[in-house]
Amino acid sequence: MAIPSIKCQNCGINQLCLPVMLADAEVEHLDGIVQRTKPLDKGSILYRVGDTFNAIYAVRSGCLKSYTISENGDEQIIGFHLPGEIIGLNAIDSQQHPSTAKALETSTICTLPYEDLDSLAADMPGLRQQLMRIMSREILDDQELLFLLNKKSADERLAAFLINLSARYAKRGLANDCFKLVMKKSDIANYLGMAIETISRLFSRLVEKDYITIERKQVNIIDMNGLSQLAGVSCHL
Amino acid sequence: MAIPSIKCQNCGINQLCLPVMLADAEVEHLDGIVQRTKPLDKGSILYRVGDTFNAIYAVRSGCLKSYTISENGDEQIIGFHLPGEIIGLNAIDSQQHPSTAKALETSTICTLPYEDLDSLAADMPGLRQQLMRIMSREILDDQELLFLLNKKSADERLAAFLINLSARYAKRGLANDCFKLVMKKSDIANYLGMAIETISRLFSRLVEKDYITIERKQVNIIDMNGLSQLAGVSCHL
DNA sequence: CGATAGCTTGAGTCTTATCAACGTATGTGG
DNA sequence: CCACATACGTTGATAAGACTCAAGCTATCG
Repeated sequence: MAIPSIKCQNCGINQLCLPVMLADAEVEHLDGIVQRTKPLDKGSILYRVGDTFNAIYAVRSGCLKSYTISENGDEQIIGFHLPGEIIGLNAIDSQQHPSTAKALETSTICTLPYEDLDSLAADMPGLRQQLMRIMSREILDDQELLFLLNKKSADERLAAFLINLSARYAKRGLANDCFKLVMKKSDIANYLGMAIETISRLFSRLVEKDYITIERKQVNIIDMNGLSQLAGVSCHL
Repeated sequence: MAIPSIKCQNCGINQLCLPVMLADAEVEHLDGIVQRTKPLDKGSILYRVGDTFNAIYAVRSGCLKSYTISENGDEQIIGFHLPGEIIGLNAIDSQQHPSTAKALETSTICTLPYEDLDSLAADMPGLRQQLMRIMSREILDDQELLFLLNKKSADERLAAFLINLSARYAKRGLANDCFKLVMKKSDIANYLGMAIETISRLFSRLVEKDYITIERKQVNIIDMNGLSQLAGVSCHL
């Protein structure tokens, strides 16, 4: 079920997505290959570990998490994906999805068939370069996360996580000091490699020290400087 | 100083590198843009954090490490690079190298000027696709490392590290059970997010339990199955 | 041969995980 | 609409794994 009114040309987040470096005519071409389907309900799955790779996906609205599942059954969350972000890139090499992507809330997705995208890339230097930049960025983000997990204490990790979310919301024109955690605390714990109990205690401590307030899942950052400092200033996660 | 006798066409590791999907004539074109300079001595630096991005690099022989440096000065090793691997991909987005690459032993490097590569990619679908696969693979590798650091104990991490090295040597036609650690133990510790002392103790334990022997930097894996099991079988690091 | 960097081993400590119990949402069926 | 079931989150007590500090040992290289 296509939704004709939405096009890359008038999409609010096209400057975070693939069209960044493209001329109007080029965006038109890109738009031509995009498949838009009805929104994904909370909890439903975009692709699963082992699925054949056909396309990469752009998040248009909502939020997804992606995670792998180890042989002993426990899951490792790899990332949370906000509007404008491209997912499925880790499947290009093996042509099979190595991770599962699940909607954390109702989300709309643009499907970009990979073969079509590759053909377009041949003739559109801007698209080719933006693709490369997005992949490069993802490599860098993963490496920064690596650093976070390897070298930072539990407090610092959580602070960095919140600062990172804050920055990403800001980039999307939303408040940077006041947002809703769409993921469960247990997801945060999993992502940051900690026990749920530890996350719970750390949130309590952040509240106690007046860095943030938290009501249900609504987070307010009161002391952005303090929190950034705790996170390690230059850590963009 | 160009070394004329080495060409992509006759390079022993071209099937691990960029030429994988290319026809002979295409490899010729690729070879045309490659810059080969004299070997990098042990300890010398290929690029530094902050350097302007001009090219990506293929390791032809030797071994390099790449690492970032945090504001408080401590370094975080991101990876060790063996022949056939492409490095510098994390700089494409920002056009500045976010990490430093240093030779751990005498190493030869092929420089691939990025603009030239991009132009070639326009006309060579195979090259374009191989580039994407290599980046995709790197994303995946980083994510697997993430999992390792987040969910595995110290023993498991070290075992996984050794199994990973072993597999990579095997892929290059070298023995998978008998190799020299080119990096210092402190580098391994840094990479895996542990203290040097811990790494030292873990090596002792692996030897004691007859998984490996180690003489200077020469490692022999005696019980590959046992070590793999300890590492978590399906963990390719 | 001596200086230095790298590595090993031991003792004590700290951070974070685990276990357990309890509190708080959320949602379903009567 | 309430009561219950279930999932999610909090808090406390205890334990384990890995870090730090300290001392000594072993390569390596000029």
